[in-house]
Amino acid sequence: MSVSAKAFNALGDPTRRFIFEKLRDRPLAVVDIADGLPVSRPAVSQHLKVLKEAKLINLKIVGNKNIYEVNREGILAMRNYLDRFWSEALDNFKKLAEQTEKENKQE
Amino acid sequence: MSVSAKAFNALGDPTRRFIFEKLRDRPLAVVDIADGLPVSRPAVSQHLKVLKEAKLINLKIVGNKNIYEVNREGILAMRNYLDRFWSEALDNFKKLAEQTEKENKQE
DNA sequence: ACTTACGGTAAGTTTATACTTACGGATAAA
DNA sequence: TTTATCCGTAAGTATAAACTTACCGTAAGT
Repeated sequence: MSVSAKAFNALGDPTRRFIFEKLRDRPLAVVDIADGLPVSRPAVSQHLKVLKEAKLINLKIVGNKNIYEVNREGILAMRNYLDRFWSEALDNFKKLAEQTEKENKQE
Repeated sequence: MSVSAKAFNALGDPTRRFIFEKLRDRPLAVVDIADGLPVSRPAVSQHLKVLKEAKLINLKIVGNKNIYEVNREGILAMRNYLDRFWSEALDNFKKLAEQTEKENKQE
């Protein structure tokens, strides 16, 4: 599974998007991330694992605290996927247009 | 629910990503999209509905055929979300750094 | 040393969602 | 004007994934 696929999957869940956006403001320890969320702390841990494997966040262990912060890598992977997707779609669109034009002249 | 949230949710599913990428090559009717996929045609219809509501594809009805094609709007919504996300994360990072510096001088 | 705070993982439950079959309406072909 | 093709929706099922409680190890305070 590619990084971008993992990232899309990770951000597909609203709770994970919420956590991700919380970390946009500042790096936070797990308890602080869980604070205010309507789910248990272990649930948050599981979400963090998914976000981390998608390279959307990374971990810094400081003493007994696990500090998570946003990671650009996953963001870039998605961005690149989208940019490439659209440029390829445009290319294909042009090719199809040319082909259709040829077929029309033949008739 | 915002367009970008819907789009992330839509591309979170591997079958929908597959369909989306199939439509990148060319616009296709529903039967042609379903052809080769390991799921039933109604399942494909349901996926198409989700992708359509996320503005990732749109529909052109031609006779009795429903032709789906990629739509840039959903793609742009995600791209904008990611770009803004990262620039805001950078801003916050700078502010935090300045604040930390001040606190260090005070001590 | 003891106690408290932090947080990951395991195991099981619940809920969401992806899927199926069955159906019906609309257009196109015979 | 039948008959076939196309495809959306409804209803129910099956599966995935989000969640819970319980537990344990580690680090930090007392």
